[in-house]
Amino acid sequence: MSEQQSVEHYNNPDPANAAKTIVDALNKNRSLIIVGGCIIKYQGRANSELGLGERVIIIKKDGSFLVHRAWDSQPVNWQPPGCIFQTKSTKKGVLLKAIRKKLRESIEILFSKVFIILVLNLKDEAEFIMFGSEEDMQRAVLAKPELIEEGFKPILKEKVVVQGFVDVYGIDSQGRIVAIELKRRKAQVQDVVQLLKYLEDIKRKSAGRTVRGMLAAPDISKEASVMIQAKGLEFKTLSPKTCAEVLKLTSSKKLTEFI
Amino acid sequence: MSEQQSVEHYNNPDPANAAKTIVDALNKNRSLIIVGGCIIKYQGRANSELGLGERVIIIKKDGSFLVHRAWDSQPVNWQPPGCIFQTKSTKKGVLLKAIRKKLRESIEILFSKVFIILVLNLKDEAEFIMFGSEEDMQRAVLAKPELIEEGFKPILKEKVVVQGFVDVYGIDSQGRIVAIELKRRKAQVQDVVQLLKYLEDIKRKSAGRTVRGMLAAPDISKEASVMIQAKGLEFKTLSPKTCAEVLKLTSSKKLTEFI
DNA sequence: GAGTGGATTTCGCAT
DNA sequence: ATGCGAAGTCCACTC
Repeated sequence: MSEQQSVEHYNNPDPANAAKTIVDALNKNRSLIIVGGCIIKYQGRANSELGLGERVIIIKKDGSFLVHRAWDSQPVNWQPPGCIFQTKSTKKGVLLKAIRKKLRESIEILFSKVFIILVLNLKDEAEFIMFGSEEDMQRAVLAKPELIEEGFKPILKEKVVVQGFVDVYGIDSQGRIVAIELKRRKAQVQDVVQLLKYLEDIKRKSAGRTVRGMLAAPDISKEASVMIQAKGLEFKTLSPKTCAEVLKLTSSKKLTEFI
Repeated sequence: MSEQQSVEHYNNPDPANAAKTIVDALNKNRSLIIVGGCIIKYQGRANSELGLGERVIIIKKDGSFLVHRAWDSQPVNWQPPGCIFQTKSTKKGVLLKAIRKKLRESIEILFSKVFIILVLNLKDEAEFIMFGSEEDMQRAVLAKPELIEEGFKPILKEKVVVQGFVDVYGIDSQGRIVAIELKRRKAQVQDVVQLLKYLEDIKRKSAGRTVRGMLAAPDISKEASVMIQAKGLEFKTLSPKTCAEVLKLTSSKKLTEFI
């Protein structure tokens, strides 16, 4: 049955058939890929225009909308999930409008030529598993505090301070408070500034006690390093990969080899 | 000639033909869309796994790589431009590997079923024109300083301070220095913090002179507003739309109506 | 709904 | 190359 197939394709449809195919697909809650020559106008938070050229348009069943050109990993125009679509065949070609009510945004595409339409009914129940996020680093440090240093004892994760959070907060072997800012990428000046802001608040609330401020990241930029020194903070090398290794031993997440 | 067409499609290819089609397309510097059932593994800055399911894979001729599921406007896996690809047909299906040398990253896809392959030769020379970016706001303020206030005279755009830039820097009608941070969206606490950091530097270098710090944005969050008050700064309502209107009168960018 | 911070951010620009 | 901030950022989460 055609209804059950994952992919149906319509080659070189005329405007009327193209419009009908698109409308039918959207009514059946299918996703769509349209390849054709078109002009595009976006109006909303910003505005954009793109003259005639051949592009790939993707409409997903959650109302996401993407326009891709032949280059760049980023779409040239897009809308997040939740769009409503209007389609009609006109003298000039197929007009497709993606409307986002909430933000009063719209993208209008006028196809002068449609090469192919794919109507997709993708079956995909698999769970996406990711390792090595900043959250994973935090879990790793809590599970194995010696990743920071011997004798470190985390107290709470995400201790609330004015504006934002400290990623890890604890006590070192000498009883001093340690506030740790974790980054999964090379630490930059902005990250030091953030840590300083948190420390200011912590010190105010822990009057008298010694507070160590620590930035833990796989690497640090030269400027950030200078600032760390100048402000009497500390840097600890800690990579997402190391943390992932630790979690592999303690977590239920599993890396299966398939190749 | 098939070589000249913008789109060629290959329906339900067997693994050997699918692999050959992909390799040939990449050799000819074509872009590709592959729809099929697959499992995916990513290893690099982070790691991810995705079990069997039907997805859309896009390979662009600049070496960009995207994996889209049936929902979400964001790809589930991707690589920016510059990937190298390896393809082979195995007993288990078609294996496609996207490798990014610089960051030692790779995505491996094993297709157990390929529904369709589109080989794309998209012709697209059009220029993308955008209005209403923060840069446009800056140009508008420079072109029409009274958008900030009567008597304001811009001196520099992007005045360099320690770490970063002030978007607009000038003198008000009373001869005081005005440092302006522009935002195209609702201003937040972080933006006030940034402005404060800049002001600190400017004041140090302009000893004695009065320096006004101003945040110009279409709106401001309550928290940011409180901070503005507390720190003796100013907020000026200024929307990208207003700026775009100003630029329409002065710039060569043109909004053509096509619908 | 508003506010905040992370992201495999990506991208562009300046040093 | 490195560093840094913007982005139509998007997204998830908290309040």
